[in-house]
Amino acid sequence: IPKQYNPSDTEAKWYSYWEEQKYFHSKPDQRDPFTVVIPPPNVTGVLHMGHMLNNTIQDVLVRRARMLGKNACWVPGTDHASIATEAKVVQKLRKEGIKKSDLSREEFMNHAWEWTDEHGGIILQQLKKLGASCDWSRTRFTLEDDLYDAVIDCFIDLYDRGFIYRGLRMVNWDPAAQTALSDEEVIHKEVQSKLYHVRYPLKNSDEFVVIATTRPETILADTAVCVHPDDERYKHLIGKKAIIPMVNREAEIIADEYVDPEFGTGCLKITPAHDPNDYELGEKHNLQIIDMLNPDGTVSEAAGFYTGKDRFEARKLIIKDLEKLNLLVKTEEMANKVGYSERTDAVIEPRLSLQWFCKMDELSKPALDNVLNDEIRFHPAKFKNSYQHWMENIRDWCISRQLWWGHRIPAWYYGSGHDQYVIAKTEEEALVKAREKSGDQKLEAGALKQDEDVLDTWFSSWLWPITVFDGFKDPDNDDINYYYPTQDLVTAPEIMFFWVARMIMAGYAFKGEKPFSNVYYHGIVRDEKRRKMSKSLGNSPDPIRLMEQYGADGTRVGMLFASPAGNDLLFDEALCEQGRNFSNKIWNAFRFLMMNTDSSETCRPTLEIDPENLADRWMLARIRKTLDEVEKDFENYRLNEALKKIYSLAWDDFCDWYIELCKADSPGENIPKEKLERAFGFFEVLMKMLHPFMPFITEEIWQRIQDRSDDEALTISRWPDLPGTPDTVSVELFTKIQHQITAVRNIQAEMNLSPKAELSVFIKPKNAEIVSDLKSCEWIYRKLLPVDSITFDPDVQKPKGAASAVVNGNEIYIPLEGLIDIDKEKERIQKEISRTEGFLKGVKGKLANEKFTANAPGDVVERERQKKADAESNLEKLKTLLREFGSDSGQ
RNA sequence: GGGCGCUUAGCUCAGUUGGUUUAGAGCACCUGCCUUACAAGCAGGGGGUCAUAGGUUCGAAUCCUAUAGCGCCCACCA
Repeated sequence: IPKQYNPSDTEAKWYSYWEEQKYFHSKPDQRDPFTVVIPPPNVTGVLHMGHMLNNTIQDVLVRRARMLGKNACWVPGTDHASIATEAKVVQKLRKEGIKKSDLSREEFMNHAWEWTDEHGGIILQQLKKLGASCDWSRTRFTLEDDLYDAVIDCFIDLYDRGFIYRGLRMVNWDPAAQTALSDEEVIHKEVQSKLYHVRYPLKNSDEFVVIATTRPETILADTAVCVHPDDERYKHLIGKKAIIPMVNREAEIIADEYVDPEFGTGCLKITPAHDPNDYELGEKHNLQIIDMLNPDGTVSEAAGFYTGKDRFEARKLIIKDLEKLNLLVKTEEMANKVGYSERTDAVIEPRLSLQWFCKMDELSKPALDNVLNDEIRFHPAKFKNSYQHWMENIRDWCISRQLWWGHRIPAWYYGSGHDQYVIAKTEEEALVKAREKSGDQKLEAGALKQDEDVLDTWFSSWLWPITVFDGFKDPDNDDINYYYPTQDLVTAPEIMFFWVARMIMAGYAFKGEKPFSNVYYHGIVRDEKRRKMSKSLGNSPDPIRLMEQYGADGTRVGMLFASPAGNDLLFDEALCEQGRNFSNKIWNAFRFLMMNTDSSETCRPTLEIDPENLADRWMLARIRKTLDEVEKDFENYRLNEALKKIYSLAWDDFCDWYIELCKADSPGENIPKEKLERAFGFFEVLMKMLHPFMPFITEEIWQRIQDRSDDEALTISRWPDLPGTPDTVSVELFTKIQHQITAVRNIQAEMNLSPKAELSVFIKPKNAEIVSDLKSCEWIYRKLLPVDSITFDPDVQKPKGAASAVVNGNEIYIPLEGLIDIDKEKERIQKEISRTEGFLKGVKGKLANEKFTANAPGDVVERERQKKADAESNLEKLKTLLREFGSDSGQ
């Protein structure tokens, strides 16, 4: 067995074993299901640190559930990621000199599928490296045929129920991708911009009004000027005409309370086609609408100037021209919020266009209620607040996108009129419906034109928990009935609105039931400087490299250590190093036990402890207690706490104390078989407890401890169940002994004694009852300290020239005649005296407070009295020690 | 502009319904050790007036209020 654990020797081996044995396969049976659907990564994406954290957490939950005897089913898959993937394909084609606009829809789709086939699924292979225990036979893709159909069925169903409509609305337009976006896809950023004050002359007058604007190019599409009706400065102008600069169009000066007289000049220009507020005002006041932008963000002919120039170029030009015309009054700096496209980072332009929308008011109601009443629980619960706020202010969802890669909207037009369309799954159906709607029985198939747009990518992923079980294709199948609703959803808060909220809406809309019971929100992975890890910053380590360097187990542990629910993870490679070191620690504990194993005999790990052996009783109690605590941590989704407790149990308790006490009396000698079997018994429990967190190394060790048949793999073993309560008496006694041993080691270190120097140790217990307990544990002291002789005696006198300590009221003397540094020893004791005095002062103060003794619960007061008595007794002993030293040194 | 959250050791964070030693862990740091598993280790150690100011309480890191700083989410003020 090598001295260092080498993950690359084991990880691939065990993953393929698990797969071959179909341990992760699930089918409905009598057991309780534990279902998790993966947040589907982009089909052409590569694994990043966010995926690592997300999937590690899911795997821990799923593996633990599997070990608890649940029918664990983790469904993997990928998302076609409409706009993101299309952007990648467009970019790739551009590099090859092909423009999207030169391709037909079919040609483009062929390229996109080619790209998907080439890159798709890489990320799923990478998840296997991480150890993700998904049921791969259930892998789905949002754009595969069945799911495509489901999305269309869903659209038609919602349309029939009146939730989907088509309308001319002001939408967020991404000029780079040339598509509409939903509100959620727009990111508002504060930027430093300029506020231009522009003079608008009045018709037949020398007067003028000054208007402040941040987007002067839109002046070209102005169709009115607006002031507040009560604004004394402008009251007399209402109803008059202003002349729009450059274009010299007449525009009426209207009044509306929307205008804030305090802002700018209190005089607002109205551009109904390019601002949502202006659009509303335009509707209200019946204003003309002039659309001056092309889909690509360049100025259209309708503007009359700068045609073909980009809007930002036009902005510069118009400022120059206004200056020339002496119409630019001044330019102010101001902080302004500008919307950017989440995908392309292009500045969003509000644009009037005909789009498909999904009504949200009714769908959102059960989705809100059932989160507020904890039917669906959020972890941590604080995210309920922002969820509620969003749900209560939700607006209709723009679901159409001017893209090709996605689910094409099943609307068929038989004429150019706004309502000359039908909704149908196929052209044949559409034809029937169109003939009916139009009354024209002679309508031919060729006359129908399908809508060119596709659906928002989230319009397919909001159905994910349903479609992965074919809940649309076959609404009453065994899978959907058994696995739905799912148990846990693990995701990042950033997609709460995009995805989580909408899945909940879809769950109630199509299944009449929640899609999952718990949502665990983990944080964002950031670097040491708190910057979000991203490809563009280049601050994200390659997960594959991490796993190769530290092992998948080490990497998993490192990430989980630092990521409490809802908090961001400040990633540092040192965390993975710690995880790797822990792997190695476990490996060496295993190695040590194996080195003591006599290969000629079979070793049978057991949990039948030796009742005479305090170490056994203590270790068993520690495991029991940790199991209880870990269970609570899992209930509260405190995975990092659970891991830390198991880590400490394995490293501190088992390795540093229990194993040390197992060691044979002299080198070269083997540990007695019975003792070894108990150590292995405990060790096996530890492997089980660690398995959800570190699946590979634990399986490797598990399989090496004994020969296991295929149905005995750790992955499918039962989580440890040790009924009974922890033996607190043993824990208490053992802890006392630990403190005493630490005190002796402290003396060794402070006195600069050689670690091998043999000691005579005198222990003076504070009361006689404990003597026999301690005496029976003499072997523990001898095992852990270089002891020549040890005496337990409540009446022992401190030997001359001895170093001493007081722990829990028990005194320890170590004669060190000639070796002892008297000043140092006095200093040590004096320090301890000061500490105790300080403590005593606090306790005394509390007890002197009559209100405390009168009002505090009896047990609290009693505890304080006990503390006081103990501290006083310790103090007395310490002072005596110091006095004795005084006389010693005087000799 | 609205909402939520955070501020505890040099760094990253625990501290779960206020009351077991004058607050814990990991990393980092200091000292001594290649001790019959592990130097990716062992043993020992130093380090915090729990952001600030008030308040509630017998008792506050923990509850309340204000202040400062930081972060996140939401929002159509030109």
